[in-house]
Amino acid sequence: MQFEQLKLKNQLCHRLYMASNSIARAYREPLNELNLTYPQYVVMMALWEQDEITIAELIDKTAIDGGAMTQILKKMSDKSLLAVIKDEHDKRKRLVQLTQHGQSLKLKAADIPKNILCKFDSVDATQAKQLMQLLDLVVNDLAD
Amino acid sequence: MQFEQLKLKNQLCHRLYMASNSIARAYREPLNELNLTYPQYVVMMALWEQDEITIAELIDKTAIDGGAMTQILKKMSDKSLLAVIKDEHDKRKRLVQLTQHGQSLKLKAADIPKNILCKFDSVDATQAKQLMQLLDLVVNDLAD
DNA sequence: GTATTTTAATTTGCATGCAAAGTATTTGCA
DNA sequence: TGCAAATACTTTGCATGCAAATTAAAATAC
Repeated sequence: MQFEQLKLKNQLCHRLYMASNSIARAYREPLNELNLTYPQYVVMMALWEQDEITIAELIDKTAIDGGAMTQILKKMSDKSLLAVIKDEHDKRKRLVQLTQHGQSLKLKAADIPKNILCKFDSVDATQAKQLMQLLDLVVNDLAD
Repeated sequence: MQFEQLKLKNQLCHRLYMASNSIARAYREPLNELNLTYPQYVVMMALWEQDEITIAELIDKTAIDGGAMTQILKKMSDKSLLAVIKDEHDKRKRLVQLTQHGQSLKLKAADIPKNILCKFDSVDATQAKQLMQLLDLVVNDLAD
C-alpha cells in the first residue's frame, strides 16, 4: 500500500504543526525576559492595540480558546498586567483593562518582532507577506 | 505609540498559531472516528511509512516532543495500535512496532486527507505546495 | 410579563508542548 | 580498566487548546 497522501512529507497540517511550534519556541526566550508566555503575549498585543475591550472581543481578536482565556487572564491579573472589571451595562460581560505596568511593557516588547525576524535567513519580506496571505486563506476556508 | 510591528495583523507567528489550530480542529472529527488524536495520527503516519523504528527516530520524523511522545505511545499501546519493545542491541533504545490493528487502520485513514483538502475553497494545489515550501523555510531557519 | 432561548463566562477533564530533573546504558578517553 | 560525558528515555510540573457541562444575565417569544 503506497498511499502517497498519507506520507508526512505531503501533509500541510504537519508543516503547520512544526512551523507553529518552531516559532512559538523562538519567542520563548525573549518572552521569558518579560515574564510572558506566548498566548499571554498575544493578549498583550491585542490590548496594546485596543484597551478596555470585553473578553469576547479579546477572544475574537486573538483566536484563543474561551476556556483557556479565563485562566490566562487570571494569571495575567495576578501579575498585575491587567484587570478584569465588570461591565455595568451588561452584567454578563467583563472588560479587560491594562494596568500602567501592562501598558509600559509595550516599550520593552517593541524589539521582539525584529529579533525574531532576524532569525529568518531564507525568508525575505515578500515571502513573509505571501506566507501570511496564504495562511489567511487557510484560516478563512476552515472557519466555521 | 504606534509600534506597527506589534500589531496582531502583522504577526506571522499569530497567523501560524491560528492556521495550525484551525487545521488541527478540522482533523478532530474525522480522527474521532478512528479514535485518534491529531498527534497520535502523526505517529501513525510515520509508522505507516516505516515500521519498527526507535522512539528517537519517531521523534525526529514527527517533531513531537520527547516527553509527550512517551505519554502518547503509552496511550496508543493501551489502545493496541502499537507495541513498544526493547532493542536487544542497545538497551537504552526502544522500538515501536505497529500491531495488526494499527496496520489495518491505514485503510480507514486513507480518505482523511482528501476530506480535509476539500474544505479548502480558496487554496489550489499550486498554492498549497507553495505554502508548504515556505513553511519548510521557516522551520529550517528556526531549527537549532 | 413570564418562559424559552441566546449570550458571556467559568469550570472541568483530557491531551499535549515544553523545560528540567532523573534513570539507565553506552561511549570515549585518560 | 575505570570513570566522566553523551545517549535514549521517562517523569514531573506548568501552561495551554478544546469539548462539554454549568452558571448568570439579557434578549425574545408568546
